[in-house]
Amino acid sequence: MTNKKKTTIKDIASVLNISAAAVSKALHNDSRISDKTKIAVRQVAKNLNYQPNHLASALRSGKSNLVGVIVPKTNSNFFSSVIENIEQVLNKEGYNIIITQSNESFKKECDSIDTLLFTQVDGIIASMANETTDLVYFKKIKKNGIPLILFDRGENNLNVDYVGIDDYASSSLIVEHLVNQGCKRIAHIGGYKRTRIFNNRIRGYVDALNKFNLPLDKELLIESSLTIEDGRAKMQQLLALKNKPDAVYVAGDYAALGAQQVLLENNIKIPQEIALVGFGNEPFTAMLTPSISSINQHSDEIGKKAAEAFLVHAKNSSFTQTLNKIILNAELIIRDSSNKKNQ
Amino acid sequence: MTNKKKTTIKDIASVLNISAAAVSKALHNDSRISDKTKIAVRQVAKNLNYQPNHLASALRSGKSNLVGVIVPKTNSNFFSSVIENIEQVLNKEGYNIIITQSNESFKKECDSIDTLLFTQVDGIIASMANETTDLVYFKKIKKNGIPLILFDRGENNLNVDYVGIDDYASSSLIVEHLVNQGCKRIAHIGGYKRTRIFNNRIRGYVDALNKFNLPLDKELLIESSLTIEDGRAKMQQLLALKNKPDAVYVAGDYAALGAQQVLLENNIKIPQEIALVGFGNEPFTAMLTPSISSINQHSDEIGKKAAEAFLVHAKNSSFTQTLNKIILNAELIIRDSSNKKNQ
DNA sequence: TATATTTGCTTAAACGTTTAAACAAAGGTA
DNA sequence: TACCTTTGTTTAAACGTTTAAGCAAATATA
Repeated sequence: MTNKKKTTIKDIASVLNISAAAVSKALHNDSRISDKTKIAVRQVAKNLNYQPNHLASALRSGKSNLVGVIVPKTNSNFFSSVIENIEQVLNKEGYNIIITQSNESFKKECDSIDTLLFTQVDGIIASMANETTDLVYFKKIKKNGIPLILFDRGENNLNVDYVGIDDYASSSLIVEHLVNQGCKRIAHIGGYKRTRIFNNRIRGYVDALNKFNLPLDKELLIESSLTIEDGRAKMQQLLALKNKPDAVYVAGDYAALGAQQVLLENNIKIPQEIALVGFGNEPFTAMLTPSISSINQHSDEIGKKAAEAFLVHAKNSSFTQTLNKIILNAELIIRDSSNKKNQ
Repeated sequence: MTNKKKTTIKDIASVLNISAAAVSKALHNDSRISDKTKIAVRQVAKNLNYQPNHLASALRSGKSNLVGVIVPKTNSNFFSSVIENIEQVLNKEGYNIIITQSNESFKKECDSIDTLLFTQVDGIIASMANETTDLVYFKKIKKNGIPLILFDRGENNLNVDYVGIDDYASSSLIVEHLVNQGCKRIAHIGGYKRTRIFNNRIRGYVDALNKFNLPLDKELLIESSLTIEDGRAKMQQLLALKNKPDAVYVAGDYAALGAQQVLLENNIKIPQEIALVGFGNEPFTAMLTPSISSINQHSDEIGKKAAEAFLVHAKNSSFTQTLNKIILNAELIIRDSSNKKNQ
C-alpha cells in the first residue's frame, strides 16, 4: 500500500535478461531491435506498470519538454481559450505547459520568468502585463537561448515572434461601422498608450476619424485600465461632458460592460442615444441586454499559431530569433448595442 | 550570441580549483564548508551567471518540485484566484505549479492526470469536471503514491484531503435570507445532483424550506449546467409556470447572470416581483444593475489551505492519505437583487 | 605527549535515462 | 574461401546534481 518503488527500464531488462539499453531502444522503436524483443519489452512494461522517468530523459537529452506560458490573468475567456489551444497543439508533440499569471504586475512577471528559466522550460509563450515597459527580463529569456513567442500584448522591439490581430485595422472597422450608423461624435475609451496594441487601436481610431472627416475631440479620447470598474468611471466622465458623445468604442469588453451599466443606470437608450462597441468578443457580450458589438480576436487561432511558432524553433535547434509577426484579421461582430437599423 | 553552454557546478569548481561537491555544498550553505569558500563560490556563480539545473537535482533527489493543478476552466474569477493563492504559497516553498484545464470533460481530465503523472509532479491539487463520476483516474494518483488534494468540486469517497466551503449551510443562509424578505415560493436552479457540492446545496435548500414550513414544489427545483445560457433557459422555464416563484436561488453566478437577463427582458422587477441570489461572488455580481446577492466562497482561503494541505504531505514523506475535510464557513453577500428593504 | 574531536574538503557512487561505439553472429558477395 | 554487410545486442559513458563515506589537517582534551 505504501510507496512501492517505481519500475525502471532496469527492472524490465532484468526480467527479460537483456540490457537496459536494449529496453530503451525497444521502447523507442529503434530499427535495430528485433520485433520479438520489442513485443516482449512492451508486454513486461505494461505488466510492471512502467512509467518513463521524464526527469531522467530530460536531463540526458537536455530538453524538459515543458513550455512556459505567461498571461496577465487567466480569468478572461480570451486568455483561457488561447491557453487551451496552445496546450492542445503542444500536447500532441509531447510538450506540457506551465501556466503562470502575472496579475498585470511587472514584478510578478519577472518572478515568473525567473521561475520558468529555473524549471528549464524549452520555450516561453507570453502576453505582457499592463505595467511592463522595461523589457530586461524578456531580454534575459533571449540571452538564455530559449525561444520566446509573444502574443496579444507583446508587440515590441524585441525582435521575436509575435502573434496578434490587426489592432489598427480593427479600430478602423469599428469607426466605419459607427459612421454608417450615423454617429458623429465617437468617443474612445482606450487602453494605456504605452502598450503597443492599445496604441495601435488609438492610432487606428484617430486615423479613421480623419478619414471620415470627423474632428478629433481630445475630451473623447481617454486612457483606461479597462477593468469593469474603470469602464464605469470613464463612462461617467464622458456623460459629464457638456457635449456628450453619440457613440463609445471601448478597447476591452469588461470595461464596455461597465460603461453599459452606467448608460443603463442613466436611462440612456443604447444604441439610439449612445451606441456602444467593445473589444475581445467575450461570451458575455452576446448575452447582455442589449448585446454588445465587439471585435473577435480569434483566440483559438492565436493560441494555435503561437504554439506552432514555438514548434518551428524547437525543431530547428539552430534557430536565430528574428522579428516574425503573424497578424490575423480581426472581425467585427455587430450586435444590438450599435445596430440602429434593427431597433 | 548563439547558445553558449550553460554554466554548471563543475565550471565553478574548476575556476576555484575545488571539487564539484564542495561547490554544491557551498551553494546549499552546508555547515562543513568555510565561509571563505562559500563567498568565493557565490561570487563565481554570479560572475558566470550560474543557473542550477533543476532537472539534475530533481532526478537525484527524486523530487520534481512541481505540483499539478487541475481545474475545470480557468476563466472564472473563482478558479483563477484559487490558482493564484496556491501558487503564492507553493512558490515560497520552492515549488512550481503546472495548471491544466479539463474543460469540464472527463476525457480531458484523464489525459491531464496522465500528463501530470508522466511529468513526475510531487502532488496534484484538483477540482473535478462536471462530467466526472468515474473516479478511476483519481485512484490512479493515489496508487502512484502521490499526494492528492481536492477542492470545491471534489468532495467524494476517495479518502483524501478536501478543501471547500459548507455548501449545505450556505443554502440554508440563502433560504433564511429570502424568507426574511417575505418570499414564499423560492425556486432553486441547482447544479447536477451527482456532483457532491451541488447535491449538498440542494439538500440544504430542501431542508431549509422544511425548516421554514414552506412546501417543496418539484417544479421549482431544477438541475442545470450553470452556464449563462442554461441559466437563461432555466429561468425561462420558471417564468412559463402558472404559479411563478417569488425568488430564485441559482447555484452559480454565471447562470444567475443569465437568469437576471431574462427577468430584465421580461420587465420583471428585481427583487420586488422576483428576488435573485447567486453563488460564488464573482466580481461582476457587484457591478450589475441590480447587483446580485451571492455567496462568497473565499477563493483565497481555499487556495491557501489546499496548498498547505499539500505541504503537510510533502514534508512527511511517510504520509498515509486519509479523509481530511477542511470546510470553510461561507458568507452571504446581500446586494440589491434580494434586498427589498433597500428599494 | 598522546588521543579525540572538529573542520574543510575530496572521492565516488547514485538518480534513470539515452546513445555512441563495439562486437558477435548470421547472411551475402565475389 | 575470404571478405563485407546487416542484424541485434551489449558496454560504458554521459547529462548535472546530491550525498554518504573517507581523510588529512587543525584544534581541543586529558
